[in-house]
Amino acid sequence: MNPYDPMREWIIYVQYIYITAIITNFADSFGVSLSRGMNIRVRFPPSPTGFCHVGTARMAILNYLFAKKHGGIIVFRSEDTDKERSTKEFEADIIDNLTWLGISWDEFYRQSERTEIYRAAIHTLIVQGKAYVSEEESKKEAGVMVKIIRLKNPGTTITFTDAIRGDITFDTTELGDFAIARAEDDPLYHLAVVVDDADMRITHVIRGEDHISNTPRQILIQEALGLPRPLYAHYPLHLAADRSKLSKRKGDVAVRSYREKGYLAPALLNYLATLGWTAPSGKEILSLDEMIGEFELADVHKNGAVFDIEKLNWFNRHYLQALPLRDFALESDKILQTSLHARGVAWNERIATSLAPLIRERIAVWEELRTFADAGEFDFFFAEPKLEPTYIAQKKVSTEDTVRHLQSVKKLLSDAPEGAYNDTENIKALVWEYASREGRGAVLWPLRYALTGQERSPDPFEVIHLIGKEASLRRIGTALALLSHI
RNA sequence: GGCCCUAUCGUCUAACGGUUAGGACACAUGCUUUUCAAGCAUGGAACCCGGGUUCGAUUCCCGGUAGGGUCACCA
Repeated sequence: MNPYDPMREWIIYVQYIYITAIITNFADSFGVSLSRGMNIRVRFPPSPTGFCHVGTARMAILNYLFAKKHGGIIVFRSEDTDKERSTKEFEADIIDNLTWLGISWDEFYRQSERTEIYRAAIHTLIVQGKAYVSEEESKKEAGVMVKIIRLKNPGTTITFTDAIRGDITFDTTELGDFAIARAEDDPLYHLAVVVDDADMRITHVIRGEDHISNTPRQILIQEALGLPRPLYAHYPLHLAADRSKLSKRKGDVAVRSYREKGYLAPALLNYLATLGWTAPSGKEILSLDEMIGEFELADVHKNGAVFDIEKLNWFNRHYLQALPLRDFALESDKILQTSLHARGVAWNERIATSLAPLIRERIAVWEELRTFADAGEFDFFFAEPKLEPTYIAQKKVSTEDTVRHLQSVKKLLSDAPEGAYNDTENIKALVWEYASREGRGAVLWPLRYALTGQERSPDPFEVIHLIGKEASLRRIGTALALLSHI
């Protein structure tokens, strides 16, 4: 008997492969059918007590990506049970700004319109002896007695699984009999959340880690009511530059203020999404569809990230560059016109529109264009610049040489036919040989300064191309006249 | 302070026991058609500390430290 039978080994190997394939297949189909039958439902539960915060936007984005990835339903739930602080204006701001970002939802509710559901739940708890009405002194007004409804806390140890962090365990005895309502028809946050999540058949609760310690309280209420437990996922909060909580004092927190400064919605969306999540592909610039395709809760980070405005600016520059030039020009014209008008500089539609490509490579955010324009940095395209005679010559170049260069360039330019001014490259060709021979800096600096009156500007050929032959020759002439007085 | 979470360049991160620790932003230098911007190239820059486990730890475990969260009649 041969102890080593190749045929037998081969059969064993084939059987092994076959069985592995069956198991893998089974697991796969099981997994797929599970997620199909799951019918995922998530929620956006902002409290309308302030303007749409970037944190609210992040919450919505993460929930949105997860839901869309799995073909789920999104519920917008306005958590306005705090009657004193909630307003319709804030609610409208949140809806408006999320929509602006490109986020949408399938169902909409307001907790203030659902008191009957909470009343029933609270009533049940009291009747079953799981909650009780407690008469105690008001914490808001000393000496005033109020009634408050508290949950009878069984004091169990609760462990829940977090999709981002794994198992988290709490001893709930220290929570005591916490308050769940001010009255049967006046629920407090935890009660309303638990009742709504169950009623709206929420399957996944994706929220900031500031809610981790709220979770055991909510599970306690769920258990008292006999409601199912959704799956939890707590993502990290983002921080200010000094790693403290991002607040109004540490920078802008309202989505609307980024919008007003001229950040583009896809840029803010992209930045906010990737601030707490990395796409498996490693891509940083992602469209909404690409993000949906790549999103997995497992890839959401565990540690808090600093909100970096520089990185946001980088994203925004990218999206600004990607804008169709026509759309860009429309907006830049608007900003330019407002600025010029405010300072009484004559408007020229043709110049403004051709200026758009030059502006586009100089700004990351619209706000920068406003700043530049208001500082008069683009005025020379529309009006004669004011020249400071001592700035005309390049450093270490004599006035005589500068005059000579400007006269030579002026002649080269005036000898050229109008047609040569149609293209920046042609204009460059007119003076390039001369400038190279005589020293580019010595020739081109005075030319550029004569045309712009600015120490910083686009190159002289671009400027000549825009303002045209006549204006260019006139400005060079002005500079020469000024130099003759030195 | 109790409880909970977290810990890689200045910042955002990759790594899933063995890598010259990778990328992006920012920064520095150089190049390109003077200036500025953009672009391109190059460069400096990190595993919080101490114990284990292991042939071997940035990676796993424990402790410390630090940061964050939360301890409402707000959400």
